[in-house]
Amino acid sequence: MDYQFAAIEQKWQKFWAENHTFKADSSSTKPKYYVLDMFPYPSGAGLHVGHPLGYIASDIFSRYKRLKGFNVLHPMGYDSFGLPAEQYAIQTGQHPAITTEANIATYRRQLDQIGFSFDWSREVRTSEPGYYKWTQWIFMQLFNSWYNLETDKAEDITTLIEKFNSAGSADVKAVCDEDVRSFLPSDWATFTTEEKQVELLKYRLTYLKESTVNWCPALGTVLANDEVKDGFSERGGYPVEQKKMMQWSMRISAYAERLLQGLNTIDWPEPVKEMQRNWIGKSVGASVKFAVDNSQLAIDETENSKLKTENYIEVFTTRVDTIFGVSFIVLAPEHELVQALTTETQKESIANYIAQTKKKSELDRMADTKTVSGAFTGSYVINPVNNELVPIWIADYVLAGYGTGAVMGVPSGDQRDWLFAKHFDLPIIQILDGQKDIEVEADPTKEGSYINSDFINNLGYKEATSYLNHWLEREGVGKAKVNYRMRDAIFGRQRYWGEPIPVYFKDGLPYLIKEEELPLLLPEIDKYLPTESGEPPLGRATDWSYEDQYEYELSTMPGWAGSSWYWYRYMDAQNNCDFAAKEAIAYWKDVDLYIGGSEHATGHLLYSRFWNKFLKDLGYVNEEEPFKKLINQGMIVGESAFAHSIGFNIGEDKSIDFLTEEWEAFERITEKYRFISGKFLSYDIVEILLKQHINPISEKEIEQDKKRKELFDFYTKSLYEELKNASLLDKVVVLPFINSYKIHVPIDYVNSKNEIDVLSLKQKDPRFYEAEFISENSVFRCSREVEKMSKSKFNVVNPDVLIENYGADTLRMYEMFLGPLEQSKPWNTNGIEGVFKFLRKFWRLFHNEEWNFHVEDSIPTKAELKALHKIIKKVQDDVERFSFNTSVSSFMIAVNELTDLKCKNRQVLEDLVIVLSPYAPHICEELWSLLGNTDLSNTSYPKFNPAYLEEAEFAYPISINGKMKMNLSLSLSLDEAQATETVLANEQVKGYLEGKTPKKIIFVKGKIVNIVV
RNA sequence: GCUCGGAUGGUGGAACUGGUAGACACGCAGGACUUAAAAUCCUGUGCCCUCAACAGGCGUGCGGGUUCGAUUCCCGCUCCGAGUACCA
Repeated sequence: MDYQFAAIEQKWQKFWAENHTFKADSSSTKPKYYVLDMFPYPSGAGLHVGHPLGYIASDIFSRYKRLKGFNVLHPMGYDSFGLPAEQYAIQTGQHPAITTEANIATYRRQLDQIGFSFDWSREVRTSEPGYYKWTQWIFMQLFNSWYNLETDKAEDITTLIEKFNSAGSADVKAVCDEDVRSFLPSDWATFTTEEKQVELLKYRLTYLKESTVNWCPALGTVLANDEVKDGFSERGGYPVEQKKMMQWSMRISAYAERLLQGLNTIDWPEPVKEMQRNWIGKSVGASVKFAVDNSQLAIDETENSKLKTENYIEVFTTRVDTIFGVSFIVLAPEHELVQALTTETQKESIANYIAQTKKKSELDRMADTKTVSGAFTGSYVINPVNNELVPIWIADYVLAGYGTGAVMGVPSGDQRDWLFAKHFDLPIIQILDGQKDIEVEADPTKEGSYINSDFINNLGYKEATSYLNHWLEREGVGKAKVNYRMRDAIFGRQRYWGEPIPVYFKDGLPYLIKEEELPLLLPEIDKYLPTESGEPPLGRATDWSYEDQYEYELSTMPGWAGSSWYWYRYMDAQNNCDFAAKEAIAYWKDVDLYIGGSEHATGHLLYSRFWNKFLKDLGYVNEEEPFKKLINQGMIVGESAFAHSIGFNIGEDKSIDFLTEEWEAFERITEKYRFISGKFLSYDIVEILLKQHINPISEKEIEQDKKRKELFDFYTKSLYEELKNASLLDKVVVLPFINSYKIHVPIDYVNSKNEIDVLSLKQKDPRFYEAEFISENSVFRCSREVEKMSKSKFNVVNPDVLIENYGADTLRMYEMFLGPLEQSKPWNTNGIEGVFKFLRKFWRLFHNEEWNFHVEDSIPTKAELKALHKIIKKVQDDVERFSFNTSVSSFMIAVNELTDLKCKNRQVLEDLVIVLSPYAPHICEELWSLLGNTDLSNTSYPKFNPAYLEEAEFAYPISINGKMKMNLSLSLSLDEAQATETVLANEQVKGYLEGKTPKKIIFVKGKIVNIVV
């Protein structure tokens, strides 16, 4: 029988499901291998051809590892909490759980028909109570933990309480809020329960913090940063304002250093690691306190309590060695001391400046990095190293959120400071003899020795830095300090479709519910909108309170909560007593291979590492890093198609006055022809119209311009007629440019030659019912552009159609054949025929002319064994380095070779089936069973024997001066002297040498002969 | 601006440690089979010169360098993509 892919694929998918072929065993003696895909959010649109790319790669890898004797865990699940389902619920009133369920069903159907070897018995869904119970449980562990800097790990909060009991706050070295209190053990004993809770909250790894959110009053909701564009909501365009709210935060900053160091131990793509490094943003430097000079300042006794107790400005610098070059201090306009530091005379200019910066949107502030702006407060600090007075300025180039929100200005060494100093005429002090041209720009060099720097004069960079750090610390005015850019992560969302936070409030303080009360179920509500008073949707739930009296936390967890630990749940997905059993975690340990998109580089992948480290600190898991190896699959982008329409511009002759009716006619015609709607031009015409040569030189260009002129005249004919009828012809000029407009055309109506099936399009797409399509010959062309696949761009390719036409095995191989896994590429089906033909050819190897199954039990020939072992080696090399596209080509070569050899040998073909089976599992299972075998998935990968590839001779390329001229077959047993002798004796070689004597002969055994003359 | 990728025929791509550039596939052209079409099979296919063959020249974004030999290594640039953004 011919290759009946549909029947074969259904048969084996059913077989795998019924026999639980891919169920992973958590107590095997085989070595484990954990292959994980980033689980999808089940969107309503279903899978498009881009989604399975990574899944196919990981599936090939899993199946290959299984053949290589590993116990493979390869699970799949759904990240099923999320915004789109909630948005849909708001629009339709449909409960998100119902749409989510339906979407998951579609995903599952689509995934199943591609033939993945997932162990579905371990499926997880983050929105299932049985799953989010454990997400809530982890939240509780975080709430009950603090970060001890002495042990450098998280500990149970009870160890902190013990320290408070025995020694007060003095001994505690913790990552905590800035406003923690200092107290003695005796004080702690007198604290009320509430006071104790308030204090402990400042240490907990998840805690309440006042944060600003994007509040949109019109939508009555909080928006994420990417839902806000230029101060307006992306949806609807309503104004968005900054609102302060108490929000749950995660003290991820406690793990900054470990998250940074851990990157050196994992095999991840360098760009992802680099992004995480930047995100963490470690800088090593010093913090320095500059005492405020009070003599200039009339301190208001009532207002400036902070300035009274801490009479200094603290700055962070990475170049403490330049401290003698400080000629000003700059505070962020939002700095808390700005008001107190402003002298009477400067009040107005400071107020103006702050008002001005507030007006500037975030975007302006980022884009506008060239203009220097700032204002002088009128007061001064004293530089601790030389007691000189230094003016205090404010400027918006200093960010309130980084470091201390204050910098020391060293114009000779920092270009931004230099620009600031030049602009406001502040001194530029040279501090290193190595600095050059500091009148032209700053020179940040560290070379040379210090000058103008008192006690560090003549020292070099390293000595000076270390000396100053010690000096500052001894004087009590500063110390060496490491600063991180990474901020604590906000953990609350004012949304419905997420995990409820297992917290209730008593007297305004948060308390955890009891562990045995988990899961805290998501309550039913009438509408998925905020309450009238602006509370999150959970505020609508009725009869929803803790012990019938305490209000629950109303925000839910963010999207990343459920995905920050899911790989552990797969290890033991059905467990009701633990998030996963200790034994399962001990066996599976960590993820050996993780495949997913690079868009999760700093979100999911950073939070997951954080939670993993935390769980390890508490002893629940064993590995410091969760994902040993990471691969980013490239995006498959779509090729959008566009139909073009055009328009013309008319210019008026300014010297002539129009009559009123002429004006009206002019405006009417202008409007009509500016964009000719409903008329589309084939792209080949548009192309000619758009290309005009300013200075046509070549004959070709002149010819093109002539053609363009003809077309232009033709299409402006009716325009001229209308102008003539309105007697406007002499008073206006038709500009020789055309306006080009384009509109997305669904790619289903476009063939590979970019021709649009106009008839079908006009019938099926309402946007084109009335449209007119103009082309020179009966073909209408569109233009193409590569864009992200999305419904709105009409460029989505659904795998269902391809599977129907070619089968899953072809789809799997074709997606791999497209190119390297990590590269992003546009989707087109141009080559899919070739892959399908290959599978048919492969099928035919096992069949005779009449399509009857036929193999022979003969002794394989040398050539057959060579072809086989070449592919055995190639595939194992390729798969181990994730180069899946190259093995597809090699399979084609192997099948071509064996076809040419008329190979019908059972032994050879059997091994070939095993080697191909990770790529095209259905056809291989079928042939495997036709060969009389069972259990292909648990057989072994054939052993490579290099002996079959050994050759006695090699056709050496002979090059002269590095240029390849000819091939010469030589025995591989020849040594250099023998080989060169034979080569030089060859008549053809002599011909190339033209009697010249070779200067030198390069001979590389098995590679090349190069003759230098 | 900074960081990280990338650039090879008409197209997707191959060449793994510096050793025959363009494997494999698509497309295209020609041919066989067929009343015809589809399907299938065969042949050719980087560009240029040449009627053609032989031979030759040019060719991996551009300009240089190292080397017997460079798509591969080094220096300088152009363009495209991604990330990031005044980080003190």
